[in-house]
Amino acid sequence: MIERPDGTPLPRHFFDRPVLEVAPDLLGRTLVRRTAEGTIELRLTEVEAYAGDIDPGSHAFRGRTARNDVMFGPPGHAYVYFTYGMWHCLNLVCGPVGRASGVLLRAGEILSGAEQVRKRRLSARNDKELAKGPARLATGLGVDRALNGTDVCSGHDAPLSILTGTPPPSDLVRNGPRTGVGGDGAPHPWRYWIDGDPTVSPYRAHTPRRRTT
DNA sequence: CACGTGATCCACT
DNA sequence: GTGGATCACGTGC
Repeated sequence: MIERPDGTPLPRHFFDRPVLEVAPDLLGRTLVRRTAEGTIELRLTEVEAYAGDIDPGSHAFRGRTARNDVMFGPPGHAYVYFTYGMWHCLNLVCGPVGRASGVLLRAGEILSGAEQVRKRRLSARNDKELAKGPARLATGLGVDRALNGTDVCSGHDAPLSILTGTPPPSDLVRNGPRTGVGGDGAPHPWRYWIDGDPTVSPYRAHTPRRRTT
């Protein structure tokens, strides 16, 4: 048998570690999305860690609700949420169970299946923008709440899975403040990216929305 | 390039 | 009723 060039599926124990270990370790890994139209492979270039019940920036900080329920479950599952009235974002739940931590997948490079992704990302001016930002990534891969709770460690035919890929040399891994996170969660430098990669999204500070009254 | 703002739903308070 | 782990587009330098 010929091993796939992108490697083998990451086992569940990969995700059953503290989120600050898992997040940087996801860089360079290959996210696989299988749809009726075919397979998309994406090399992760930017992620953010959310440390659950101890992290004011996390959806799980104020306790378990219907929306964040998946974060309180076992690691290696997808947490997909809907925000700003039109976008979805994709996270991977990390351990330990009950901590409700997760990694937001913020950006990546499309390795295969770009034709399928371009159809969903008509506003992208070039292929570097196809998954440059968390909502763009989810949109391009056709990820919505139907995939919330999906096991990403369940094998070759799953709608979502992660392969070992090729992690970058450690000196290219950078970290800094999380994008769009304000309040007490803002200071944490828990955004990780591959230095110099053109698919990494630009940093934006948190901007409180003006009232519409 | 930096900045400001409208779009458009839904979970939570 | 409020505001968000965002994006796209317009304006102005």
